[in-house]
Amino acid sequence: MVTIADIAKMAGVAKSTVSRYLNGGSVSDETIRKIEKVVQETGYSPNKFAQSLKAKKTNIIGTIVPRLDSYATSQTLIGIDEQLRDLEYQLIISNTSQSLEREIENIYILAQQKVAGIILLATMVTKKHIKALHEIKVPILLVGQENEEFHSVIHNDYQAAHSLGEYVLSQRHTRIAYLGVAKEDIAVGVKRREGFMSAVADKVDTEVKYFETSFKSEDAIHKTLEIIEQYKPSIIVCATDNIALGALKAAYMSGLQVPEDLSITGFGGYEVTDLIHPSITTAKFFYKEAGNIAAKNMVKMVNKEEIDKVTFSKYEIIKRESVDKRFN
Amino acid sequence: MVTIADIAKMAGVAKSTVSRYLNGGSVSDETIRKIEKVVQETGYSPNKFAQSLKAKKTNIIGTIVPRLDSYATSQTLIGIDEQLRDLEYQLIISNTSQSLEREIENIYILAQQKVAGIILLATMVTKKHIKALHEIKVPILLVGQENEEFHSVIHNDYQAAHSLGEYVLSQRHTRIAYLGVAKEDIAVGVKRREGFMSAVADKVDTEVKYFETSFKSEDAIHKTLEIIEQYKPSIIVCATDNIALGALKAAYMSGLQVPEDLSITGFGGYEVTDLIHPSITTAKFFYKEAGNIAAKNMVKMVNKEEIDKVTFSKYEIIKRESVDKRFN
DNA sequence: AATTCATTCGGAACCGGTTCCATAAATAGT
DNA sequence: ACTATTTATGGAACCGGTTCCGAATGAATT
Repeated sequence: MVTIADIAKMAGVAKSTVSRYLNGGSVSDETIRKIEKVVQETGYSPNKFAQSLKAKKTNIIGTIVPRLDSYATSQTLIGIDEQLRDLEYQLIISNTSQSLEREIENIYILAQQKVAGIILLATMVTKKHIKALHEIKVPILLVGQENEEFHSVIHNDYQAAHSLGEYVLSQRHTRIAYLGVAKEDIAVGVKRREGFMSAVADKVDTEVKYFETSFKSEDAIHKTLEIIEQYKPSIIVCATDNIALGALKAAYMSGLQVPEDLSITGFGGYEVTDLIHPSITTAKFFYKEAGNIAAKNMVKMVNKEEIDKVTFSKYEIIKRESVDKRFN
Repeated sequence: MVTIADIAKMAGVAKSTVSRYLNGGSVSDETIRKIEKVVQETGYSPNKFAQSLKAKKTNIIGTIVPRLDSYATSQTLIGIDEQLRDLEYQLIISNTSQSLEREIENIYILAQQKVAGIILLATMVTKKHIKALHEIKVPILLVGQENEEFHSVIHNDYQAAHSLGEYVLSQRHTRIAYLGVAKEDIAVGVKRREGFMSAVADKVDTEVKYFETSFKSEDAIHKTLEIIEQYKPSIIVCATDNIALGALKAAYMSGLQVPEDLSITGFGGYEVTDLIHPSITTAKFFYKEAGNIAAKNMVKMVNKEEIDKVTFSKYEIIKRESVDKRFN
């Protein structure tokens, strides 16, 4: 590999002069020409390690994701990647396969690699997280979950769920099942539920019952079969599109027509919800845009600019075939 | 940040001794104790850049992917990640958003970052690729596409398609539409088609017609509508599950029942194909396992061990609801 | 002509590790 | 007891950059 010293020798100048040429110091036109020529010929490119060693930092942003095989994750990553590229930063992705332990571990690993900042697609923020994130002296940005100690970009789960609740009411559903997930996940488990409940609770002639499942469609199928059997709702509001997909499958398995016999809604706006039949009504989140924002904010933080503690990304209620209007 | 020199001073020994302690040279029990203590107290961890600068290499494997939002990509990445972690290598993912240009660009960027090896989830291998991959002196492994110049892990597209063809015949379909993609993609566009054709062509009383679309479900919907209108097949064999999803949607839009009026098959084994109704018959590829293999092979290459030029990953024909047996 | 100032450049130190080499001390061999 | 080996350690060089400092040159100012 050709080094700066080689270039210097070949051009008949000192290392420092070459470095100045590369980084824009004062160099005479003639020397510029000489060095330029040699650089061209050799295809020289500086050693990143030597640079980082001296500079004590990199232009790499680390992003920690709980899983790779999720629509939300992919879209967010695409958004981050897109934007970081524009800002001339490099993205490195670190997958934790849903292990909180590994999440902590990866925080330290990234810090050790001297990334300029860390974006964490969080599912929950534990005390260990807080400790780790404070210990390393690296800018942190949470995506998807809010925490008072850190900056974050979050989806407006509460508002979206509230809007969805209003829509469900407008379709005259009066026997509602809400199929959510555990409260450890504040955004999905708590905010969505609360937002939805804030819209539908205490309405006259309206009954809402809460059920709980996991993020797996498989579990959602079984739970939905139970719900249909025991509660016979006119609509099932699911906390994610994957759960909605499971609910839809369960409806078929029970011989129910969607939406005639049972309406179903989801959260997320996964592409597939529009591709299947019936297409699913859902609260769409703009994950890619959220990724864009996250990347921009992160770079601002790296450059020590001020940013809002919390930035909300947009959402939209997409009305499709899986919800019917009732006239009873 | 605490450096090896700090540790040395605090322990009252030389830098070289600390380095030897860390990397296993000969150090007396007493000095070990002294250094150990200081390392514990300070929480020292070596500077990666300084190490890499000296070693002129890293333990990072770069993986270039055409897109993040695909089942095949995610699963493969999960497989690679899983395995590399076990082998104590670090994975960095580089997304090209389906731009071939960026693919080339990223090859150079990764090389510049001195990754130990590059895994390329290829869609097509152009001359520019070959040039770039030869220029950088880094071990290369292709996944998903075969090329005589490089090592690769590929899905057995031809065989899988052949098996699927046999299955389709066994269900007595005699008017078959094959909906493929352009031949630039050797694996998906050519191998699958050839494999399928090898099973069904020249059968008496069997007609097969080839149609072409893109990887987008949206395009598949339109193409399928045409096919239904013009060709009226009893089955549409789609080159990917996404295309099959589009075909399914088009069937509904045309008022056809699947599988009663029209059967549909896909390729891939995406999770969602089992989750929807009707579930889709598909040639499932084991992407995660392929990722595992790729990671293992890559590490072997890095260590200059011999590996097979081409490794095939497994497949399985999964028979589900979307294909009906004909009795006419 | 003498002084000042800006421009250009080389030399050396530094970033934080690893490794080679020489030396000293400890152990073994006869 | 004396030489031959090991083992333990420190010093220095090196990896490939950046940056500080001071010297040389030449133009501008008086």
